[in-house]
Amino acid sequence: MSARDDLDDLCQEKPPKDAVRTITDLAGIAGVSAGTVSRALANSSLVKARTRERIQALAREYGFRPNQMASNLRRQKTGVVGVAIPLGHDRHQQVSDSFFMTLLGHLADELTDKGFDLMLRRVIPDRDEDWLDKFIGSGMIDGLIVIGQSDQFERLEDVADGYRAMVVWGNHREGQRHCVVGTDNRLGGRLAVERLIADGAKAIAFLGDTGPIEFGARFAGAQEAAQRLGVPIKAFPTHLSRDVMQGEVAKYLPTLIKDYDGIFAATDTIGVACLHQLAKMGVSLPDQVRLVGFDDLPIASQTNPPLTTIRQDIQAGARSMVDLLLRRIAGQNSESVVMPPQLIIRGTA
Amino acid sequence: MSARDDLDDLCQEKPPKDAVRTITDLAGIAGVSAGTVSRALANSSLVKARTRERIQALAREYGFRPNQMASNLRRQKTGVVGVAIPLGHDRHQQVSDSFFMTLLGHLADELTDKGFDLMLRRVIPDRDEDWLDKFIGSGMIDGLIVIGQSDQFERLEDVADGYRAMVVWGNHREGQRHCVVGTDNRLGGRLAVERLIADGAKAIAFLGDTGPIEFGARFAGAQEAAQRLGVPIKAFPTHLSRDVMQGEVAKYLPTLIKDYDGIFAATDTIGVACLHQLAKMGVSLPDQVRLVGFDDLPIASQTNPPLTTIRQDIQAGARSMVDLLLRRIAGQNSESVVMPPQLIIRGTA
DNA sequence: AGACAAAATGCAAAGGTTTGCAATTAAAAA
DNA sequence: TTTTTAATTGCAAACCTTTGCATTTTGTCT
Repeated sequence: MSARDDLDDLCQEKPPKDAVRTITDLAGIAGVSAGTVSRALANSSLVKARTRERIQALAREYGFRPNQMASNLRRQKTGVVGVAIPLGHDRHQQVSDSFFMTLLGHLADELTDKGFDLMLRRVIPDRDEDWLDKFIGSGMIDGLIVIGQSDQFERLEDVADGYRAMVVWGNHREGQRHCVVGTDNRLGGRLAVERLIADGAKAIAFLGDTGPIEFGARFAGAQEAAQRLGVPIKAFPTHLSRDVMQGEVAKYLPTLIKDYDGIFAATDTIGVACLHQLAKMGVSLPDQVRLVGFDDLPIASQTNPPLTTIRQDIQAGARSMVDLLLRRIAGQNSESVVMPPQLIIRGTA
Repeated sequence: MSARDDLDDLCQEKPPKDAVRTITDLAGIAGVSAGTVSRALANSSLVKARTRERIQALAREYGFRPNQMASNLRRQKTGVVGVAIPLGHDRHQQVSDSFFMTLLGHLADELTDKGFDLMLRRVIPDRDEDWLDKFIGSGMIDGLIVIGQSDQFERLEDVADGYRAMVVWGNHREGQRHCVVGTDNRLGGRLAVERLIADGAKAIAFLGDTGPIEFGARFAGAQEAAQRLGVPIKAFPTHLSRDVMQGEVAKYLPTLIKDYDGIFAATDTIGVACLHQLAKMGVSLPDQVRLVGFDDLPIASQTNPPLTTIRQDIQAGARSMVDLLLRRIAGQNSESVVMPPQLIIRGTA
């Protein structure tokens, strides 16, 4: 190659604007091979520091970024974690908006920290039996977080053996096969009822849907404590969709308070709805009726009177889920995590 | 090929379990070419109905699903829409949790309906200048929805010409280049203040951060109306992070109510915080002080008294955003949509 | 039965990156 | 300078589907 050619080369290196779409294009401009560019952009120590910087500078200059899909295909990874939120029957949420939002926020932060992206999917199991396999088999995610077991315990169990990279927020049951992170709901239920009774309740109403496993466990714990202490307890099915819930609460409470003087709300959102309804009815708390919620959502401390509740440490939960999941993605195993609930005494019991 | 071979073939077709990972594997089993399998699984009418069904049945039997990443690479599409939520300085949210959650839910539903997945990213512009280019250039998304302009108006404008498949939730400014869907915040602000004044307010306090464009416009509209009607108005910077907000409200109100008898809260969440603080202070609404919020979040109708507010139709907004985005992904152009706000009179003004 | 059109299938070339291995260059040792 | 070793770089295969075009099969009409 003559000096003239060299010169030509130098001159011809006019940036053809954004015509540099592939790693090979950039390699041409930089005068190296595609492999070297790939390594340089990955900051591999295999390529000499000076060339590396030169290539990275060129990439910046041309606004070049390697095609993710090709990269994904080659590496057989996506750097994406799926987050599925199963909405039960009729789209009545299984986890309350607030709770979900808080958890999702923490999950997003944790995942971002670890360099993962988050793909969100709302699924309606009743309408699409195959949701889990579809999501997993989509090939778009390296791992899956499921928020809330809803009524999908069996399906989750079925899949757990074949697909390791899955962590579920929910309730832990002895000997279950899918990895779960959550609060000891049963214990939480017990704490709630013990508090209600300690505060003078003689008969307890549980407001919540006992179908979803988490809520079922809360009720089970509540029953256990009530029975042990010789206090009657009864469940009043209450859904989480705000409109529905309000109607149900408005329907139950007027007659309910004649027979029950202690209310255990399966969720703070339900608890708040009760609070409003009771205020409307002119019932005073905690004298006439005692009320305990569950979750310790931010709103619990803002009501008037502030809501006594059972606290779940959502941030710690999110962190655990991500840790466990990443470990599983890396091929290691990981056990479930059950976090202790905590009774937060405020103004309603 | 002899009859014996045929027989052998038939017998050898023992499912090697899940050893069928590629379309070619399945093609081998089905005795057709890879191309045919690809078309069959895509339900292409190019392949005979009978073979199509046979292949689909085999796919089900072996639990085979074509590799998405390869598919994406080949088709140069992902079927994924990015949703970015810019968190302003210090992670104080720019859009309130509730609002965001509602919008996100509707977006997820709409996108799912149209066959798209949703990739969620929280970004902190102050910490990462390059967030927009990164997300767009990631090659993982076909289009981008940005929730809230935050203080990123210029960056959005810069990018809008080069990247068409982007729709932003926020405020519309005359002649802007990026496609936006949102409420006429200025008009909303005007309506709020007009109502406050009509209800007897003599001096108006705006509680909210005027930095984010949407809020700035609300304040601008409020100012305009106040000025026109000869009523003084002043802004009190209030953030959206719940803890911070509560502190600020608690700090402002005691002195504030000496000089102001009308409060325009930039957000229902702020409005609710005011409501609680006022209740705590024993101030009665709407006699001593009038209060108008913004958004008409579900909680607005649940407070006591229920909150008078300016309604944004979030579901319609979500639908518009998705429609516009899909049109843009398809290469067509689409104009911004500005929705009219609606005054909802309840108990606080 | 033959000619022709239509339907169904096969072939092979992208699509863009990563990475093991081989080849080259630079540095160190002799 | 010549060898030997280490540091860089290049080559080409592999990742798996999709799709335009060519080829074969099937069906229809004289």
